Amino acid sequence: MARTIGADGRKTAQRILDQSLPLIAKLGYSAVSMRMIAGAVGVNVGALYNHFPNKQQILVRLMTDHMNALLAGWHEIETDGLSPAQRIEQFVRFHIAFNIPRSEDVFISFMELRSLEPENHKMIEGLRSQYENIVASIIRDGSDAGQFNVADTHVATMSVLGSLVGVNTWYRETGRLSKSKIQDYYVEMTFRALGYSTERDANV
Amino acid sequence: MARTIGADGRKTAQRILDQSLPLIAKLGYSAVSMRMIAGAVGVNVGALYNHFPNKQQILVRLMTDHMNALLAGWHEIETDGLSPAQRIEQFVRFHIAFNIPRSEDVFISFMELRSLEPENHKMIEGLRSQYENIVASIIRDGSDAGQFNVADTHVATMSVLGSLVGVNTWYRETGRLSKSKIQDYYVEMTFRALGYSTERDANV
DNA sequence: GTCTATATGGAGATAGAC
DNA sequence: GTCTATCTCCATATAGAC
Repeated sequence: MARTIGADGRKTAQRILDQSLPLIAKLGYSAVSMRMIAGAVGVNVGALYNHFPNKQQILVRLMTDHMNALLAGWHEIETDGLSPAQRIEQFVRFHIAFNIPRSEDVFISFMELRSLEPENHKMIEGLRSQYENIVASIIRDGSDAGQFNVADTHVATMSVLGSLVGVNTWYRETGRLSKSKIQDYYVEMTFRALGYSTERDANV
Repeated sequence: MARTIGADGRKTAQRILDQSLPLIAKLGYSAVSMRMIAGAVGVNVGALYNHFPNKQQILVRLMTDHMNALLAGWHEIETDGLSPAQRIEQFVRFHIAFNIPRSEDVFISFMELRSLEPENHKMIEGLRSQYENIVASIIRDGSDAGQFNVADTHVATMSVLGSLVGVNTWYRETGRLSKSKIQDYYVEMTFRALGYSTERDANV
């Protein structure tokens, strides 16, 4: 079956999103013009407006798609019957595995919040806080069960998430450490930060 | 002594920086125009160019001033003769105390790296890595001395810094927790993450 | 040092032919 | 659905009067 000349397997709307992502991650939303996006996609500016009503909606789609995929990714993981310590370990491994190959999405979802109009901002903030709540409730459960020992659930949640979010700022594919080693180290440091003590393993 | 009408105690260049800071923090460098800055300062656009050769140099000054103040602030602290654990405690307290009242500078210095032209980017990166090295060398000293127990110095450095940097994203002046309580919690979690064990205090 | 006025270019968005 | 052409506005930066 011959392909129509000039057609791409994916739909144009998705190609627009795919091309916008690295541009916005690199230059910032304000610095990227509709002309640049059109050029990267290989269409003229006017064509973009057949797929998105305006520039803002491209950004909104990038951010919602990312946040929804993040939440859906976590919910695919089976955590029934796991202890809080096992759940936080799953979470740390999931977060690192999911975000490392998506550094541009992660960057945009954090940096470009300020470029959103108020109602869009509110919507994305809602998705973000759902993600925070995953961690908060694991920590709360662990504290209630006496498995964790933290002075303040909220501070502990923010500290754990902050250290994880930072991974994306320094991880390099070609770096010294494999993804799974990094996961191991972060699991251990998270356990320690939460006051979860087990002598399972002495060489860490 | 009467003040000249329309004059401000500070020099105009500094007023330009002071007004640019919140604008860029809120809207982003690309989204802030020279007209907006001029409006906030209370002069006409052309006047800005008597103090800065172009827009980029305003950003460069904001970022270098902040990074230099950060490094200078740390070096004012007397750490001679302190153990690695005491030094990391000083660092955690310093970082939180210094950055909380400067959330806009912190935000810009991280977010607007990509808005810098290559040579400026390199210069700011140099200042940033000096700051990272402070933490890295404390952790290395602590590991060498057997006071800390970390699997990987670099990962530990990035995790500690990541969790600290995150404080600025959630701290609110009017929040539930005082600055000194937050410092206490982070000191404790950092000690734990670094494997520094002391039973000085059981109620944390 | 600040002003007014302007040069020059690029932005987002739309209309209408194909 | 994509194109060309264009509207309107605002960007950075400069020139020259005061």
